[in-house]
Amino acid sequence: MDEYIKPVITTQALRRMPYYIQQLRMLQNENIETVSAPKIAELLNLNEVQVRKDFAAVSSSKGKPKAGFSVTELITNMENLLGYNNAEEAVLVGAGSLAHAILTYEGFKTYGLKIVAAFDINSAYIGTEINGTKVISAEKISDLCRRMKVYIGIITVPASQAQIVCDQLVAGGVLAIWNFAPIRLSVPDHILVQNENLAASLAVLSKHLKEKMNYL
Amino acid sequence: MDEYIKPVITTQALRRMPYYIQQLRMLQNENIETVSAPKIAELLNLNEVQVRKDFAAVSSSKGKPKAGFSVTELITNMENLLGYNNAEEAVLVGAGSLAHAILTYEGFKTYGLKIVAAFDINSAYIGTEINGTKVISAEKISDLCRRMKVYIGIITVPASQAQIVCDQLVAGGVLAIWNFAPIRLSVPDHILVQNENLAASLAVLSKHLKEKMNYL
DNA sequence: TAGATTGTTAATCGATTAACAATC
DNA sequence: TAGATTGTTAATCGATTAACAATC
Repeated sequence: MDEYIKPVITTQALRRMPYYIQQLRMLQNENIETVSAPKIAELLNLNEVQVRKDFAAVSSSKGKPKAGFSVTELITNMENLLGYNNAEEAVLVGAGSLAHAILTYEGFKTYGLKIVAAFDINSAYIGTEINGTKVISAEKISDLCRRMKVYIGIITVPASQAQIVCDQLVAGGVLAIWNFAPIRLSVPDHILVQNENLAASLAVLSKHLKEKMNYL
Repeated sequence: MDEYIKPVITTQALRRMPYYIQQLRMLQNENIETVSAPKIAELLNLNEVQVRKDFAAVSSSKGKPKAGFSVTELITNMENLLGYNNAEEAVLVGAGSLAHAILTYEGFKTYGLKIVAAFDINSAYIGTEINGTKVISAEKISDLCRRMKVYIGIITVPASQAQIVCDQLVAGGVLAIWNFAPIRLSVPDHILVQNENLAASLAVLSKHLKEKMNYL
């Protein structure tokens, strides 16, 4: 008997999912019921085989030759995969301007992320609220994460503080860290770190630009 | 006669450069003059061959067996490569909270980026200043970019506005776009788009977390 | 039936890692 | 000299793209 082999969803495929969801929702609003991989590929400037493989990996039913895939089914499958429907709780450390931007951004709710507390060491911030989220003393990071069973930590402190904060989050039982500080964190093997390094992106941008300028 | 072949610096190597610079500066502050690739690899949790290749690709002189590379020379080489010393001018479109965070972040100056103007369509913002940067009517995007010879555009508007803004920037002669909106932009071939999509990163984060939770 | 589209295997590409000789 | 480290070639890995038969 052939066993059902769950298709592997690669990291890069996962990163494309939010784009698919967004595009599929637009089609859904136009009351379009089915869509083909080549059509989505064209709309998002992606390769059609890539889209087909991504859809095959997440779709609960097969695509139909000539017709394509069910729009609503794809949306449901992808949203379930990413947990858009049952939000995961997270804490944020560092109440600076980037934290403000993150806490003010309503989009995270639809992406399945609920920030339940913010921490800072600056006593001027402690006790205040940012868009409805309380700012708490950073001393309480480990304790609060453990008590509230929070498994996601967001780091928006300066580079010099990031490793300290990271250690506190890990001590509190956090399993996944979203790191906006421009350093590479040391963590135990079982902890996932997702780096969001603006300096890295900027490096790619300015190098490419420099090369282009040479032709002008 | 052998011709000198400029080593190719890959995109991923480029993204590691800011981490190297940061680490090397720390060593410089401790008055350490030379450093080996394995040492840097250990400090940054990277593979030692990878670091050696990255250093070989950017260093103006060869590393010395047993000793390693000159710290100050590596810093100079990398900073020149990324243009940290002669800042490139950029404009930012969308004066929301993310724009605030970007404009308030002093780090960009050291990364070689100088934001000379911000645009918005909301007349309540127009004429105000954010951390010393004037907010201008979005109607003037193309015109101002062309007159000021600005080649980098930063997009922080909502998804629904991003393509429109992108077209205006391209019309104004912008060659590189840093896109914070969660959509894939359509641009001519010669324009570079660097996407900074929080939803994509979050997708990776929550999927991995979900898998980990299954073992608890 | 003809043709658009799927699903899948093979080829290619880019990046990382392993292996090892050369050198100070 | 011995050993740490470099530089480089080969192997591996992950992801993308090309090719093509199967299907509605």
